[in-house]
Amino acid sequence: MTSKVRVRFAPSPTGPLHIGGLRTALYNYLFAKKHEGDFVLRLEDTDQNRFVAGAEEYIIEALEWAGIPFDEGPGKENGFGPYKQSERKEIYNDFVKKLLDTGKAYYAFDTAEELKQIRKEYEEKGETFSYNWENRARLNNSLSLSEEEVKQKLENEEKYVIRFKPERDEELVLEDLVRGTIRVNTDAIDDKVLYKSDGMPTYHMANIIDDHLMEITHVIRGEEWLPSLGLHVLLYRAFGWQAPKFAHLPLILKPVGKGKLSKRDGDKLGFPVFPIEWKDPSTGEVASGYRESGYFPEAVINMLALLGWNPGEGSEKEIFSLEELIDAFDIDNVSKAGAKFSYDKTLWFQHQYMQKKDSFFLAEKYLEILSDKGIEVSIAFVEKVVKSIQERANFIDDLWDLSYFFFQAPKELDKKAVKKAWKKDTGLIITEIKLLIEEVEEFTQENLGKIVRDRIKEKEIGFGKVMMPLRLCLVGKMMGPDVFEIMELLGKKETIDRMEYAIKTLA
RNA sequence: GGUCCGUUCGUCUAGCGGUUAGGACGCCAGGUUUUCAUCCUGGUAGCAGGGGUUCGAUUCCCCUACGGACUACCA
Repeated sequence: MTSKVRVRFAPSPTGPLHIGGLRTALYNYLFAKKHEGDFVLRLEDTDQNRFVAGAEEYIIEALEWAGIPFDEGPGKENGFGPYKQSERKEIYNDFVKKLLDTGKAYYAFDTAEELKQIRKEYEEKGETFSYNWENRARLNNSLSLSEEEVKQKLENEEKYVIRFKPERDEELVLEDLVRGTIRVNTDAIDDKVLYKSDGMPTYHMANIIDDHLMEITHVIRGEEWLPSLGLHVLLYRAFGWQAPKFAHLPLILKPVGKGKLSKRDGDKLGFPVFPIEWKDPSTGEVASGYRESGYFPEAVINMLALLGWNPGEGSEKEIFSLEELIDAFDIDNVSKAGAKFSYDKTLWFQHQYMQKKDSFFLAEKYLEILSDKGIEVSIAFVEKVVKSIQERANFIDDLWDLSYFFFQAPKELDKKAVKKAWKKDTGLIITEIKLLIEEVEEFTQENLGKIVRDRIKEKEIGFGKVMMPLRLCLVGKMMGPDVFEIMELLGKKETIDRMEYAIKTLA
């Protein structure tokens, strides 16, 4: 009996989607999949003035990168299309007429300039103008004008908008899946424009009609829409339709300071706020994206999922695959308060996912980077290198910085390291160790370690006096994995060469 | 200003009348690594304030404070 769950993500293609939008999409996706429903993408492009080239493609690409593609939407028709509101213009006409006929909406001829002037006057008096039950009789509309006058104006093809006329002084009891019961008086709802003078519906209008026609069962959207919930419910009622269930998600706030995270915060604060890079078509400005910064989509999704939601039941699990998220997702566990975005935590998630990556997979990626640098090595060797340093990496791009010395001998020996590790007698000590190493048959980490350690103990030299210089010879500075592991991977000849080079240079 | 929403460590959060208020990130300390990083262990730190209700409030109600959203012929 219960109808199939259908949710929609309905962004306005006026620019790139930021991570707040991506999270809204994610929660919709999780909810849909959890209930074996459909995830619909609808583009709300009713404002022709705000068209931004490439924004539509960006949104689709971002969802795909994030691994949460829509089931239905532009290019994936399923009988409910078209999915771009600009292509649905005709559909809305009939519905507005219906509202007009039943007296639930009316024509208003006030120009934008006139209203702007009135607002200004009110503001000067310290008041706020609202086009509503209090004022509409005094304004220029089909409620204040005579039938004749209205007819005349329409015949003269005067510009007009169509406004909604909310019911008077009624206490609306609204239900929100995350916030519970919300009460608003209809008198607080103003006469919102439903139809603009350019013949396009406004968001409020198109949204309700499309959600109904597309059989959307749950509207999961950002908290910024909460104030219009009353209006929307009234609209459903005016049409005689059953309203879907609503869930208003908390906002994502700036990591520092006040207010919601904005598109400009990212590069100002040194981290991306967009899933994928965005190049502004008019200014040419480039805003960085998580994808280009080397983040794994799973990490970003995991981070976003936990920003405003938790698995509940006292669970302390933090790492979730998409499947696990679907399984655990429950709209009841979405938090009410806005959440400040944390870049540190995002990095931590990325690190966790980096550790989970298969070393062969990473080796393949790393091989490409090496190849670009003109370094030709076997995948087997690269995999060994990756295994030795993977745990310290956050990104694939970190691999080189952490392991370049496996592929090229140090060009110069770090001054500070030399000062710390290379004393007067070090040359002699290292020469002795070199001689010892040259005799090693099985050149393995284990063997080398045992032999060198035994010698150190035997001669009572002190570990620091051997280990640090050895590292300096092999790496060029004080970093990297275990010295003997490096030796094994480098092989006997390269190890000896590097030792001789250092001895010669620092003599 | 008006309407609506919110408020547990610095941050993300668990808690749904009785808990030593739990976890994670960050930070600090110790350990491992005789290197750097990772990692491990430990520590630091919180119920915004005031009234009720109750035998008992972080938890329920009210007020205040603070924060947020909205207040367009933008979504």
